[in-house]
Amino acid sequence: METRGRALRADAERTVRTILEAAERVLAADPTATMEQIAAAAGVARTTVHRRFATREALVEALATWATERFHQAVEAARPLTSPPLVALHQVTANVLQVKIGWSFAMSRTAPSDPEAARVHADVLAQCDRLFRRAQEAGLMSADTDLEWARRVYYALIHEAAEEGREIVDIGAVDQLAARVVDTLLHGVGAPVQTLPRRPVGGAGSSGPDADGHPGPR
Amino acid sequence: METRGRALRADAERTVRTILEAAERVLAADPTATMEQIAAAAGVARTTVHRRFATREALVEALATWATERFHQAVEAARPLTSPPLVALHQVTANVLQVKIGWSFAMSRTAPSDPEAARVHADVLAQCDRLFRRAQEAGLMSADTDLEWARRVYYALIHEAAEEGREIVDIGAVDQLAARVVDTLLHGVGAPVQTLPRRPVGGAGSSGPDADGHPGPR
DNA sequence: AGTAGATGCAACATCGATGTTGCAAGTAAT
DNA sequence: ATTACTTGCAACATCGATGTTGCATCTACT
Repeated sequence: METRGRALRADAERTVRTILEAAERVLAADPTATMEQIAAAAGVARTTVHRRFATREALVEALATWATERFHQAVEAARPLTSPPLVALHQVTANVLQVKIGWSFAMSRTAPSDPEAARVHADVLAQCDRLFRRAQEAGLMSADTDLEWARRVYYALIHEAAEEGREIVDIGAVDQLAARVVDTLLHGVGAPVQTLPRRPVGGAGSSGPDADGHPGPR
Repeated sequence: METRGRALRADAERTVRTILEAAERVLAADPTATMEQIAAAAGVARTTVHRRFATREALVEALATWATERFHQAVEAARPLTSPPLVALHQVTANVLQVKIGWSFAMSRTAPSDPEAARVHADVLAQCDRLFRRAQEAGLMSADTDLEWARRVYYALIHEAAEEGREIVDIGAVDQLAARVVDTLLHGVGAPVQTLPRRPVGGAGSSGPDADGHPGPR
């Protein structure tokens, strides 16, 4: 039931880390898991958890804050503001994936009531925006691309890739995932657009892909 | 505390629908919302909710089942097996979006312990797969596209679009969202690939986009 | 070695959510 | 109009999760 006494002893510090890691694992599997389960997973008594984190809420918040730091570092380490857009894109993606895979629960909680976390997320958002703008200037994205939508798609793809990477432990596979995310973000999963598709293959009299209009009736 | 007596009276039937709709609204906003809150939102007493749905779990399952039906209908109605791929893609997307926007919570619960719901989802998955195959044959997707990944991306994009469409009530906007999803799925948010990008714009000595290799170190 | 801190354990207190029951009053159906 | 179903209300029972306390034992730090 203490929140901030003073410096913790070495073993206590270790216990805190152990609890946080256990909490991540357990809560990722079941967000409604009980303190009891978390304590068990951490190999400590339930009372010890309460000693370190006054309330369940405090524990989750600590988890979120902890993950947010990693997240921020992951983005910063990619230097998305200075390296060439495509490189930065890949780098950021890989780094963030790494974090999201290991801290999926914590990352799923945009720490409410934590102004620091909010600041970080806003900051990252801004950096993402700037990166995309640079991507536009570099001709990677066309000038009329909706950056808001692009960002959402980007986030969604990262989330999806992280999900897929859940069961993967192999490092290096992360780079492959990142490559796929970036490629998909920029070019989708479709075939490259032929400028003049004269009679595709043959077969059912399908109406050829009409630019971008709405195809059928309702 | 009844599960299946026999035919309900007309007003009771209405009450059930009212409760389900209220549950959807409330639970979408807060998945941990209490029966009390749901009852309040439905404008009935808490005991009435319990009269119609024995347990909380039963209510959620009913919700999921209900939404699953809508979902299945939405997919079927698009005739994804017979209409030309691009048309089907748009149609399916629009229909599913419509459902996901209105039943986000229910749709987020792949009804566990409900074999029927599982069957539906598996069925939809299969149809999605077949549709993508046809898209490949039609040249919409290249032959070496990973259909598993394509499906995940597709689902993720729909999810994202539904999220964005949450605050939108306007029908017709759904078609625009669908168009954007399909376009993004196939072509991403990047600029169309120029076959020979001679010196993009100028500026920082950025290493030009190198095909698909991993850019940096690490 | 001595001390302050840390942990486990058992026991207790609280609280909110869930689920139940009985009854009076209202409403659909024949 | 009569009947059977439905609802609201109030009260009760249960249960699990959370949070607390005291004490004995153990461990890190000086």
